[in-house]
Amino acid sequence: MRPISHPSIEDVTVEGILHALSDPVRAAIYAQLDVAECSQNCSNFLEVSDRTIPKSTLSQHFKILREAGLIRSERKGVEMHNTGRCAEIDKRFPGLVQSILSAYNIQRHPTCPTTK
Amino acid sequence: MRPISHPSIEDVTVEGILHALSDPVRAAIYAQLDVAECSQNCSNFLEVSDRTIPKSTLSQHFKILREAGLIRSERKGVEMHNTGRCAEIDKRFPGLVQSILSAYNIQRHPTCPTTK
DNA sequence: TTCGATAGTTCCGAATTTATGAACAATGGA
DNA sequence: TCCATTGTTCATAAATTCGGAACTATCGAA
Repeated sequence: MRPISHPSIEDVTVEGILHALSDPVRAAIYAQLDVAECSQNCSNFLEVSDRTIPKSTLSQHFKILREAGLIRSERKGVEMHNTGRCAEIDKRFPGLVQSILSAYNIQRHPTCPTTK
Repeated sequence: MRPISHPSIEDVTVEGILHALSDPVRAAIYAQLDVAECSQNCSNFLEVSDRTIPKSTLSQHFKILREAGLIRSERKGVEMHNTGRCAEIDKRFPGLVQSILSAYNIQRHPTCPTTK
């Protein structure tokens, strides 16, 4: 099983972010991560917006979010802990993710550093 | 040949816009349309960012931009005239397209109604 | 240790989407 | 009527996505 890796922030691209968030399931996952105060494991998302997502599919979704640079995943024991790379991304592309979440009608958590 | 149609503004979705603009060629096309003062025909885009795009592919790209609600295409004689649906989109999803273009490092034309 | 349970990943075949050359359609001008 | 120009549609190959089944990693209990 290959080790998890994350792109460095300068390798994050606009097209990668847009592609990752153009899927409603991934957008919902990202939103919930970004909205939440603390990291969450993948299994929290087996049910997303009234749909049951098979775990292999879920794993792919997390991979795409990770490779787009939107989230960071760390193994903690048997689980993965996922967190949004909120501040980094906002520094690289100011306002981008914020406006996407607003368009999706999602409120970030007040503690998120880029929440206005 | 089926007639061209455009989604009404309330049928435009965030995922559609993100998907359409997550392709760098389409983003470049849309940007140039949005940046330009006046409408442009498709053949202006056979060369985009140093790549030659086959015209069947180009036609598909325009179709996707059109169906996402980002542009409007009208036949004028033998050509199509394409314009950005700039103001409408910005009213529906304030700031969204603007922040995407900024992230891509593109300046809109000063006459574009949503340019700040 | 060894076993089992839990959480995710990987593999692979089916389904969907995308790319592009070739044929076609629509329009205007000679 | 014929031809040139612009763009669409069709057909097929290539790439991507979905999801079940098998696999891996880790922890805790016996």
